[in-house]
Amino acid sequence: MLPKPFDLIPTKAHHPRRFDKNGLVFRQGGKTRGLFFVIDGCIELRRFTEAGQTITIHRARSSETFAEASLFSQTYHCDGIATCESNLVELDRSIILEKIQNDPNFALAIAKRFAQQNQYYRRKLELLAIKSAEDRIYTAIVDGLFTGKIKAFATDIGLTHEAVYRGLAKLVDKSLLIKTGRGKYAPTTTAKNLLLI
Amino acid sequence: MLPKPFDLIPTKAHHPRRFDKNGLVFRQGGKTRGLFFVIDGCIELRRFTEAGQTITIHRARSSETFAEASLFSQTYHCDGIATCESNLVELDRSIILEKIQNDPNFALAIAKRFAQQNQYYRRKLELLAIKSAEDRIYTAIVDGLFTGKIKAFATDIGLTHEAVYRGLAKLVDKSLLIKTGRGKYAPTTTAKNLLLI
DNA sequence: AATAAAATATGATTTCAATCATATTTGCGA
DNA sequence: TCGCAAATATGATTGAAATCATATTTTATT
Repeated sequence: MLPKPFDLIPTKAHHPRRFDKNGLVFRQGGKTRGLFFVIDGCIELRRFTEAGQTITIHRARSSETFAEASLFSQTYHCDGIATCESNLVELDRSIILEKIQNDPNFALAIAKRFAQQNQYYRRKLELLAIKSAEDRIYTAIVDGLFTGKIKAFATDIGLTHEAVYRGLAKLVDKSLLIKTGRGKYAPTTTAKNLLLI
Repeated sequence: MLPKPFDLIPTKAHHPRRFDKNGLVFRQGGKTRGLFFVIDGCIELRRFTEAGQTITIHRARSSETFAEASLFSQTYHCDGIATCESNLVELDRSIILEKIQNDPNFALAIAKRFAQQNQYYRRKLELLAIKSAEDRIYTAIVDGLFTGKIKAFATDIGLTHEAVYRGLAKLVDKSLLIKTGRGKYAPTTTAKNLLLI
């Protein structure tokens, strides 16, 4: 259930936590107890700046972990707030830190997880740097980011669903994509040849 | 010179590498030898998809590391290409993997680095999700991302420099920022009070 | 000190995605 | 299976950032 390597953490270090909408998971400045896995729900991490503004620095959703960096800090650097009813698993900081130091396999596995997350985020940043909706949609599809529904896909790549529907239609026009069904699109092999001209 | 914890890697595992423009650092499918630190230059990571398209999945620049995830893979999953003359340090994969397993401090430190990088990328993704140029600029400044020149800042936050100049001017108009000099801006404390109204 | 190059800044215009609107299809629960 | 909600899809309009242009100031170079 928990993603690797957190499945290796003994059950005594798992703490199920339930939060109502607007529930406070942790507070900026509060002593760090651990990182979290989202079973379901949505958590916003918000930081208060010296000048007094609130900025959202991350949104965690189902099956994601958050507050990993709190492992290496005495206090949380932001507020964690449930924006809807949420079920989390809290994972003990001290036990994870201990395992990183004393369990070589765990150390490798957690480094692997973090490194791959990094890779994913860098890829996403590169994608969002593409200004043109059409190019962004095409790159995202080619990169395998279009799996579920179009609306979710649209949000994921930072466009409105209308823009994505239109972009998809244009890409089909240009035969870079083929429509394999309602709401289903795939890159054509034609695309390959076009690029070689 | 190398960022923590790579400064702990013995010098025999550092390999200085110089690449001309368009030089191939590594090839997709090639056996992984290590990760890289960019002393100076610019490296693009490009992946070739089954359908034959090339997509850029990351751009690494001076004082950044790249290909960390290759530590946990037998082969590189993308091409690494120098887009300008570049000086790198290659860090031996096997020695890093060995240290993660046998040096608890190193294991902790590399997990810390990766976790904090993740935090930074998530923050950046959240920033780029802000559509309005004005809001994005303001949030970025409040988040401490505006340090150097405006042009670099503009690129960093995914806007043209013109849009940033205009946004800054508007934010000054609204007294959310004060212009402390040519090309210098800072959040006002007035901003705090405005938010409380 | 003179000149060139880069950064800052703002104006005019264009472009393209957001927004608003609406129709159709699909899937789901009563 | 009927009805309703959500997803897909496209049209019309708006708005905001990109683009193109140009002036000024600063910094770097000779």
